[in-house]
Amino acid sequence: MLYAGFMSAAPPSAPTPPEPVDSPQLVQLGLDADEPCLRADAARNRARLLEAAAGLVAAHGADAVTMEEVAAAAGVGKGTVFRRFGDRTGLLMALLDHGEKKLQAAFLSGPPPLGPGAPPAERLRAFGRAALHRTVEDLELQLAAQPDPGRRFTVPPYRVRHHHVAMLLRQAAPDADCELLTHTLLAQLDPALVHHLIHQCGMPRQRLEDAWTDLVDRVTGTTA
Amino acid sequence: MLYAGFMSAAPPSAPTPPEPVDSPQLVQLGLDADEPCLRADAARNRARLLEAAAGLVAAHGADAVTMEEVAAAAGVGKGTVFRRFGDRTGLLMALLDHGEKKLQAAFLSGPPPLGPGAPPAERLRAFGRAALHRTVEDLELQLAAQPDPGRRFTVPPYRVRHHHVAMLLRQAAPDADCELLTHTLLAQLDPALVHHLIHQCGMPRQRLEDAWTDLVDRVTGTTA
DNA sequence: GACACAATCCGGACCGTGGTCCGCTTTGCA
DNA sequence: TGCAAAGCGGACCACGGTCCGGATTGTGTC
Repeated sequence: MLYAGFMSAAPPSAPTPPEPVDSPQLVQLGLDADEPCLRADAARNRARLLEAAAGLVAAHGADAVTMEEVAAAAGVGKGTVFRRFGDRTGLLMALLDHGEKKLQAAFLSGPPPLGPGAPPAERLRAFGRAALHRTVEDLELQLAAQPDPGRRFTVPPYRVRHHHVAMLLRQAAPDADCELLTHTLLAQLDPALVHHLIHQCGMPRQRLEDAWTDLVDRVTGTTA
Repeated sequence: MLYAGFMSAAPPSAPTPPEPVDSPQLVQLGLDADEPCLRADAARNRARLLEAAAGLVAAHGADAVTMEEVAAAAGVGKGTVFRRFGDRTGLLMALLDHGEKKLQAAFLSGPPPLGPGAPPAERLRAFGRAALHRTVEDLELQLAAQPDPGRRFTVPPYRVRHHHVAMLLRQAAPDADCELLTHTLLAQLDPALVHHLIHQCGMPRQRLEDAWTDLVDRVTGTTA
């Protein structure tokens, strides 16, 4: 089963490797195994780093954790962290990979209404609920892992979500500019917004879910 | 006439000054003159800094400009920059202040359909066009000025836009959760998204405008 | 198996930049 | 003219990110 992890195979890797294509659509989205035959020591260090990072984040909060601390806690040099994960965002995203994979599996090939089998508007509603749930469960980390504004929409997880929602939207609202409308829908699930609404405005999560449902209804013209 | 500049009176100012209230609604939104009786030297340095910053940004691009460079070009110490503008984002936002003020004036008290007098759905459509236009005209700076994810929704210009759109939406779509729906609409005008669509996906600006119009139609149930 | 060699990876010294701090100067008011 | 408040500025710090000489790994050869 193919997933879209947070990492590309090798972050600062060779400039345009041959890139063997299987399923063009999926490969283009960045869907690939996320540990492409690493050398033994590299793999070991990668694991150590993830473990150390997870521990530190759990202990002191995501944005109180320093790259140098992580390296030290893993018994590894600072350079190793950056070679493996590219940058701070990359490391944090790697920490979120598991959860994201699970969500992807659920809406790509899980049971309805999230997975295939239910009508598109229904799947859209389910997608919002699931994504929201996932976002809330480790909001803080998700916030800290946000890439700089220029790359928000280029990062694999976002592209996968976009691809999926756009597909559903094309069925549920054929006369709309689905490419664009999808960005708008996804904006309501943006970790930064969710954090703002819940932790700064004190909204209950249920209200966000209701708003999503309502938004889907309005946009597709359907009603649950 | 009252505006909501990018800066609060004094960024890292006293912890909760008395804050004299006039029009609670507006003050709460951060609407106030943006140069609150600065001392002579301070005002002079502020002006110098803005001028220097504008020059450097125009010359070398927004994100190639260093705070130290700006300070040097203004013939001023680094500390002065930060005291006056809080942080890098603050300085960049100050550079955008003029344009933002003009937009605010236009939709708060300008002629219809942007200003008061036109039906709400119409004003919404006009707002999108105007905001999009403004965003595009110095996208790069707008991108560089984006605050960190946690504050995107707390910054005065966003709050003013939100307040305005929410008000229109309450009239045009009374049965919706306007508070939330507004965030969703505004997301389509987000500089980061606009930049992505135009410069990375190569979409023409017209398409963004059309999408906004369509979105307003769907959300309010009206048609132009 | 032993060996040699190339590709890969390691790690910590190093750099640039955003942001802070505090002793000194300027300002404006009485 | 004196004096408090406001402002100034550059030394200083922390942290993200880079770089390159040296160590590890794995593979082809005998």
